[in-house]
Amino acid sequence: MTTTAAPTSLRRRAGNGTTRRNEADEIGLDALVGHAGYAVRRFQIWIFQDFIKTLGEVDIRPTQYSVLTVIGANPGLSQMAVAKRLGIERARLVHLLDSLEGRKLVKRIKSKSDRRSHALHLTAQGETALAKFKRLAAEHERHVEEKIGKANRERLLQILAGFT
Amino acid sequence: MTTTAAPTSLRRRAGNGTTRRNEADEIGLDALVGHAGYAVRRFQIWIFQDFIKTLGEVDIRPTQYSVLTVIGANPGLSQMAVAKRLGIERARLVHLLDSLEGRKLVKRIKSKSDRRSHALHLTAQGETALAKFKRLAAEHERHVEEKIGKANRERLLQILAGFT
DNA sequence: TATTGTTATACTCTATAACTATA
DNA sequence: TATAGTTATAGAGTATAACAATA
Repeated sequence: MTTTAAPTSLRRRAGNGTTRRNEADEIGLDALVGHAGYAVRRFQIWIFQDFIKTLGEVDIRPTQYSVLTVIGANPGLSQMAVAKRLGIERARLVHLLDSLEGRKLVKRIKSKSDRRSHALHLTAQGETALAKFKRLAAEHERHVEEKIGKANRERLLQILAGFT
Repeated sequence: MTTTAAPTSLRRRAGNGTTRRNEADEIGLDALVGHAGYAVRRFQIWIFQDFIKTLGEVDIRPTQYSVLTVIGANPGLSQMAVAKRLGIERARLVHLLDSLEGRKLVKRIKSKSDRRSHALHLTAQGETALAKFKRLAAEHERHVEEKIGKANRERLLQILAGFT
């Protein structure tokens, strides 16, 4: 039943419903060990923390980086198009762009052909900044390699290629 | 610079800063394609959505499942121990346990040896319920297999084994 | 002094709904 | 009527700080 739980022999029953453990006593995860979702979640947390730390000097978070990268590679996209491509709610993208526009990295240009929509572009400053962000992101990616190994990282990207 | 952007030949310039695209026109991700974090994040979202849907009939979310599983495998643990093991803030675990206790799945038993702490146990009802949750979670895991392939899922678990 | 559980606050992210101005 | 952008709200999840009881 509790196949990965610490052996009972390592526990000292306190006699009052509390199970005391010594430091060498591992806490078992049981069924969690076989779940891809649990491992993926823990890995994702590690990756984001390293990304945030590595790009901390420029104050750019993963989602902001993804927005800047997509705009940089596809200038003129509408907010809807960016939101759909990245799986971000359009309501949330509004605030993300407010922040990036306030930092003079992105500009919204009103479209004349469809006056409801905005064409998104990087500013000149945004282009320069993104180049730096990409260098730092590459550094972060090397941290991932160090953590799980170069071959494993590449295998991971292959396995998950369908989710981009 | 924008190596994965759609070729310019596929774009129709609108002449006002807007770039129109036809339906076959793919939006490039550029640097994002090489980032493990982006793929892992998208995969994790897919996995959690399937988990929440598959365990929707019993109204159990991934974090709740992980808490129940660890308590089931290690009865008598303190809240601090569970929080540390799963990487959850102890302040957040309070609310999670309030909810699970309200549903009669978990009970907090006051420790007599250390009157600050609570020993956590599943109720009889909690044991029965967890068995069902595990069957549904296994079903979810089969969905993951169908999505990325049996061999890839196992490779993934091996690569990420260190993050549990 | 330090720790356990608790309460509270703030910020991020997700999920909606509704509003406006256009189409 | 439908869509793009916006505003607002509510619920998770994360990150802190502070407090009472206890060690």
